[in-house]
Amino acid sequence: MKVLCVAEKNSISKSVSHTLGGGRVTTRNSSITFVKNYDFTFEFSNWGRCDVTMTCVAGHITGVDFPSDYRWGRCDPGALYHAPLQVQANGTNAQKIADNIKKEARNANYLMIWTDCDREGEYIGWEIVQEAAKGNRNFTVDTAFRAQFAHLERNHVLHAAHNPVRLDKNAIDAVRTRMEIDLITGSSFTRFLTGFMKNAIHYLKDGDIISYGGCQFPTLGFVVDRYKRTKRFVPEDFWHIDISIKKIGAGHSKKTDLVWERGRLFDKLAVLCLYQNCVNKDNDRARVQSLQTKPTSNWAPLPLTTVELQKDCSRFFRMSAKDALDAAEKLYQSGFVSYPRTETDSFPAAMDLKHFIQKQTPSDAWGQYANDLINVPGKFRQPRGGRHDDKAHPPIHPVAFTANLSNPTQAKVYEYIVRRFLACCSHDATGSQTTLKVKWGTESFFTSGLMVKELNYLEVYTYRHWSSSNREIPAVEPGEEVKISKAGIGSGKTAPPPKLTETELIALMDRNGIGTDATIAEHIEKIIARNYITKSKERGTTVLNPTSLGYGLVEGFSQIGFDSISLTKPFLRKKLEDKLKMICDGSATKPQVCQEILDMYREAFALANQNKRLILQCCEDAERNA
DNA sequence: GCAAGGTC
Repeated sequence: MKVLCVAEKNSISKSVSHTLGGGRVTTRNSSITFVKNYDFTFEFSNWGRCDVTMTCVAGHITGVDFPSDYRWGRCDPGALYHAPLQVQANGTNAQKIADNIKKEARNANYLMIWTDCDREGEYIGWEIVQEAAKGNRNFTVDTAFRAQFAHLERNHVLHAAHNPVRLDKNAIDAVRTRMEIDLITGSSFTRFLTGFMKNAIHYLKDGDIISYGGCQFPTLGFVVDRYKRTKRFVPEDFWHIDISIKKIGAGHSKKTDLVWERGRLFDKLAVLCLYQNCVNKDNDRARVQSLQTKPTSNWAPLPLTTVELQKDCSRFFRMSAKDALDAAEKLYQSGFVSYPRTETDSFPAAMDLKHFIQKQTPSDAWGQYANDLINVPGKFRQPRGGRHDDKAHPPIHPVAFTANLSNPTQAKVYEYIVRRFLACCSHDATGSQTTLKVKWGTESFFTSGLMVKELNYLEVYTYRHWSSSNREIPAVEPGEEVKISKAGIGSGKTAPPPKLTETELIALMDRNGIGTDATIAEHIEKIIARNYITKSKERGTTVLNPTSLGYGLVEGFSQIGFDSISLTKPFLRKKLEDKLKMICDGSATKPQVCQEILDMYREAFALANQNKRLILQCCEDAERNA
């Protein structure tokens, strides 16, 4: 018997082949350099010993598109809402990959899909079945087997090979629904906007595109939203009572500044009254309410996800999300780190983490730490686990050591991935927090100091700082009277919200379900390329601002006042995502969801058509006010 | 020429 296995990418195909083939694997090249065909034998519990060929795709093979009658310029953009759709290969490479599957399927008895175990993976599995069926009519979605695996640990992979299931048709439908909705809505609005705006706005050049996308617009919306809050901000005056105390009878002991428990008030008269009350009641004496020392800790980080990697590289190294992901991708292809696109923030219990720590011991910089982690009893700690699991990839971790990365960006990202990994296998930092609370008149004041005891993970995770405060807290007893050495009323103004950073934007997109780990960086780059936002350095930090075009579009779309949806807010994408989940669990169908979502868009499209003048006006106003 | 999602 012969089995054809197909994975989503070569790295999986290679790894699974070597696990199943027990080291006896022969490699054949295909017409695409990064797609190999691996031949070996394996004893399946269902089929006995079989000849196996394992190959791969490189993500999706096909995409949906409109037939030629509906290409740009050949029809009214509104006609796209009832256009037929066709499936076609994503270019010549995809066609070669498809042909390879067709050829390898010809004399196979069984087809086993080894794509990632997520929604897109189910759909890619369906695409693979379509290609295999062209070479072998026995293969259908109902006869294809599906290996279920979440990582590449040997026993887990063997279990997956022995216990295949079927492809999940609901998940396949859900992905197809997303594809069709994104294509129709994106293309209709993009053609519409580009069509009427390109001649009406003077700074647009021939070939400029005013695009709409279900992820692009909410991303732009976040940037505009923060910009508006910053612009509109009116500072407010506030006041607070400040006091300093001294232990009585301690000679030249230092004074200790305390913070008012109420923080600050926006009513000057009220603060004056409270202050006067205190002076009248207690004059220059206050009483210690409590002095407490509690153990505290600073938590080691969770295992690393893509979004965290991008946020941290942006924060620590001022790297763009795209540069960080590109560097991680290169490191992965070079075999230094694990797969860099993952949402999973806990390691599988069976994974041998010390094996990967061991690999880092040759390093001059962190080798000693890695060595201690393995050899000093009690140093290693099984990492805490987060609540995210994409069921497809483990957290990002180093798999091999290198000290020779000539590319500085890759070197930084590699070092970060290693330090983060060693840190999450370490104990939390510990310390103690002392808090002093004092009552003066009717008001309470406090201060606290930190004493760091053990750095633990912070020794290797040099990006985070946590140190003992040099504030001195006097040795006083509860109930003890202390002297007020200074008292007064301080004032200040509230500060505007800070400009949006890329780190914050990534976090907003992640929290609101805009894009995925692999695409968040692309959406940001896309709206920069479209001239909707700019990235600029202000006082040492990189911040994001809308252009007048981006601002005008968001303003125009929000002034149109769509009934049920806002195209510049994240809720519509969230709604689509919820509906896709319903398709997956069987509580909705593809036709229902397409109809419901596309009806909303059709309505929005009609309204936008009636309000071209308004959109242009908003863009002009934005330019004038810039 | 348009989207978003995979991956190289």
